Amino acid sequence: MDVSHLLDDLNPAQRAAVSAPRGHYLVLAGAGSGKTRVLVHRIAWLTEVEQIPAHGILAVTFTNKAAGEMRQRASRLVQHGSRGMWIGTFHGIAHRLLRLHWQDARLPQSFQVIDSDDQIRLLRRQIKDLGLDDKQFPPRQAAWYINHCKDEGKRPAHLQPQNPTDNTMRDIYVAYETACQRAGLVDFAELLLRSHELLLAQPALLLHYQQRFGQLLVDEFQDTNAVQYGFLRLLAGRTGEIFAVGDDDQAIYGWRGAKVEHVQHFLHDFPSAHTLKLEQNYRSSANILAAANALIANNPGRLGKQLWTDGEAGAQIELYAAYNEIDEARYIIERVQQWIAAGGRAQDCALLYRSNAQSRNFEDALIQVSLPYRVYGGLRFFERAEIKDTLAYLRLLTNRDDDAAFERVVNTPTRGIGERTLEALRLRARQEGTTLWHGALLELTAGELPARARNALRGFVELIEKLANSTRDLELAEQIDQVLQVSGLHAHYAAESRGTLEARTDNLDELVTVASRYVPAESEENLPELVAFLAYASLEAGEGQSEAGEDCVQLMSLHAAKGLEFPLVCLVGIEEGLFPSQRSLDESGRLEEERRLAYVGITRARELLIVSYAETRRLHGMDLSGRPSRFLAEIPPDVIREVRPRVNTSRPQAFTSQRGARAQIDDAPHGLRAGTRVRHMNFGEGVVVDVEGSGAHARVQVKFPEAGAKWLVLAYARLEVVRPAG
DNA sequence: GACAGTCCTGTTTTT
DNA sequence: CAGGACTGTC
Repeated sequence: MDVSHLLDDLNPAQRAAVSAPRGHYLVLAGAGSGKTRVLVHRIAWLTEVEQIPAHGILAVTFTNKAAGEMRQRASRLVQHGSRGMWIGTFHGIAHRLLRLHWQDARLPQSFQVIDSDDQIRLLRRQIKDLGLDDKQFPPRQAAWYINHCKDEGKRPAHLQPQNPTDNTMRDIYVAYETACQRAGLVDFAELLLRSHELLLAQPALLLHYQQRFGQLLVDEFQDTNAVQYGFLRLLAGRTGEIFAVGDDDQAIYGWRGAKVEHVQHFLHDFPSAHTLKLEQNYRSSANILAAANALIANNPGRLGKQLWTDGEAGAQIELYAAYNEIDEARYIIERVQQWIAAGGRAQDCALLYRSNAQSRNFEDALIQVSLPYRVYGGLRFFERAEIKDTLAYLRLLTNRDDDAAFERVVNTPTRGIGERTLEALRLRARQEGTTLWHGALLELTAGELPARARNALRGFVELIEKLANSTRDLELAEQIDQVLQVSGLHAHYAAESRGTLEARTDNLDELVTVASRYVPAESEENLPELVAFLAYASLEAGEGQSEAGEDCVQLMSLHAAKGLEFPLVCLVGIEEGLFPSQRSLDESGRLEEERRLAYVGITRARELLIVSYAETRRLHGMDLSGRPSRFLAEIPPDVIREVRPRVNTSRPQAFTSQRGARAQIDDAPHGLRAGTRVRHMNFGEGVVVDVEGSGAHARVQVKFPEAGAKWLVLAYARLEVVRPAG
């Protein structure tokens, strides 16, 4: 058999992984080492050489994008095509299972997937209904708590509240669960947990899938949470073989339940598993790689992997110490312009930041020089209010019990159903243990609503029924159009956006277009089209703006950049407190994750990496002076080049000082910085550990041997310098 | 029910 | 500072 097309252009390590004999494998694949390639080639190898039928293969990823890419590449590479394989995200696959076995999963056939926004709204409702103060129990926090529990595989019954707060949280969890179950709603974490429980509770079903999927392939294995790992393990059973690809150095989702430890668990749970490493990097210049390697070496407990390249050293990393965030943006954009002037393309430049809020200054600067750009990670198409309103109508058409949808549109556009009518409805529904829709029907037949409210409510109920009837046999796009017209939503948004730049009606039109082009995925071919479309909308919220193929500078968070690469990467805002973020400094273990995030950022760059920080940054309306990130000091000096020489200081000192440059632009008032020894009349002698703000707001944190660390406002504290720092 | 004024709070994000 | 949530008035 000729398998050369599967192995030809692979390096020895990649080849070894792709053509390994059947069994369990853990492939530790460094950044830029061709891991997706190996995964796809492995799929092809399994089908062509090991004669595994397509339907025996299950491949999971974390993002729709990755899944789409894998699907596409697999269908091209595999001779007999990829039809029959299950390739998708964990959530997508879980959804598929639940759709196929909705009865066994104790779900209504028309169950709907809700996104985090719906989840929070629903929770707000539950918290109110429990008579709790939503200041004390913010819906966001409750959502976080519940998702966290579900990620760990915990139902309320598994929890042992230690204190009143935990107890209340559990109550909220219970109430939320009941509400979801009644309304036929499933949130993202629930998809995973529910399908895991489904397999656990139905041995016959489990056996069926275990026998079917003899080969399980997992991408980004380091990002699996407990339920996902449990799911994999369960599905593998005694016979299934797992091919897991991951990189412990790129584990950046610990904060949402992912556990790198699963890599170790895997080796423990599958003792026959072999570990393979892909360490040759094809992406970055040697200098960039050296920086990444040196940085990540500071993390303890790594599985051990050293990326290397036989490529050229390349340009040194540029470091720019900006005066403030405006200067930073100005400089970075200037460099981007230079790159383009030298023949580069705008789309080859990426600006990466720790938090999305940082994009603004760069956007301003880009607008000023009229460079086209694109910001990733804002509100996505299916998350827009007008789109969600429309979808809520559609949801009600498929499932009247969908309380979240009901609440959303019962009075949108306004039709005279006010808060007190709604309150009566909710009360009725709660008393009867039923849904709002049902409550409304009861209220209409037997209620004591004032005539006006009653008529308004009847109007709504009739509207939904009428729409359900009139759209039954229409094409999806026509259904949506019909809903938009008859419900008055289109007119509502047309009236609202008159005179505004915001083109909400354009989005509504776009929704109709999207629907007209919608083709259900292979896995959803058997579903009613509308149900499939709604699931698609929730699971794949769509990219931000329209897919402009334009040549744009790319702006995104570091998290969003994972898996991507760019010739020029600008890593901005590299300041203590910002990156690593303040909150990561407070919790143990988080700093390592921040470092991995930095590692991810650095390894996105192919040719040139520019890093920058601002000595002063306006944040939340206050000027803060920041110190350069500790991560900078972890990069070997010889691969980095400071672009603007600092006033009278050499580099290592420049990293801990903000005095030189600051003196030029503002008051450089107190001369205090980290390391300065000061005396306080009450606390005695101490060492400055942090400086914040300027002028009248300036504060310093001083560590005193007796009193501990204190924040002192300079204007009041009358500190005396004992010995300057450095 | 619409609108204006006030309060408050600000990571990362996919699904 | 700025966007969102909430309150109070007409």
